[in-house]
Amino acid sequence: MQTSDLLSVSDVAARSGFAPSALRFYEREGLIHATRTTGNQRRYERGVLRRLAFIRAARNVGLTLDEVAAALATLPDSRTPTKADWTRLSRSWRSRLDAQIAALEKLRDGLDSCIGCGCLSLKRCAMSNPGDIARTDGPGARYLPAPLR
Amino acid sequence: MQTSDLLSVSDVAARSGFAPSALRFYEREGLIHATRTTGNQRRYERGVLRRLAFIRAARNVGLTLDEVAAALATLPDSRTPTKADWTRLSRSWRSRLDAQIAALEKLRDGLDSCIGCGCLSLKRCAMSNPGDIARTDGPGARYLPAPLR
DNA sequence: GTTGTAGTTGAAGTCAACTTTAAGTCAAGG
DNA sequence: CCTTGACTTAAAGTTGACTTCAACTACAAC
Repeated sequence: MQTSDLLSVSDVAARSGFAPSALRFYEREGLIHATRTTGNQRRYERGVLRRLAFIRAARNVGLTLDEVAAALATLPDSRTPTKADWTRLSRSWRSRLDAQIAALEKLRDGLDSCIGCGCLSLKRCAMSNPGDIARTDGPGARYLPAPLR
Repeated sequence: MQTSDLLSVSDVAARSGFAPSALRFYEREGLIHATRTTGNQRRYERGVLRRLAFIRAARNVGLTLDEVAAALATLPDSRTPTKADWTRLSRSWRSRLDAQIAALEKLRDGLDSCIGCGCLSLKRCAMSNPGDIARTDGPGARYLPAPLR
């Protein structure tokens, strides 16, 4: 396991819940960092666990890895990030969630007014054409993620 | 445009909002059907528009194309589907939306209790580890779709 | 009859976020 | 020293829902 205070890949995988392949991927993408042993194996500082917690939370809220990377890039590299640093990064998530909830409620309410009619008109039906929701993206836009279907 | 009462690909594309390539894709997948002219061009009956409206609505609610195909397969092929047929198909969508909304509210409430602390503990933080929400899928699960970020 | 737009096909490409594979190297216990 | 399990890499594969491409054909207008 743990020789000094540095963590191996499997340590971090076990503690963070991310697969080792994901950790390597995140490193390639510049989201996390690792030093190496003389034999070229990765060793992580404990701070990486908080970084990974941030990544997981951000992904849960719907950020892409690019966005996560951009957020992490605003952390100071001269000192260890403080709680205030992490709080600053996550402060904008609430409005994101509120917007998402509102969009889904709108869709649900559209369904309520639609389910009895069977209309499914492409022009009028709120389910087929939820106006301000649907037009935010091109064809085939999905408004629900696979895990919650 | 429209020679008889049959619709060309571009007609259907314009009226449904789906790209011609999507229409061809849906036909390959068995979700819609088209007859052919003597010159092998597709001609659609008007009923395809309602089918496409259903597809779009189902996608908005989060169904995969496989699920949509399964739903459409329960429609009678001997007669034109009635409003009741369509209503039956879409009746289960509400609980799906309710579940999704509840999950997001839970995530938001977790954020509310978390944003002031900056903890981001992998074990305790509700944002990193939203229990019954997150464990519904493997690594990297996303709970928000790209269009609404 | 010519032109130009619309349509045809199969195959390959796209995107995100990883995972898997293959072929090999390192570390620790016995 | 030897074995075994953990680790390394680059490259390719996965998934879903399409889009794009290349090369070709059809149809309507003039």
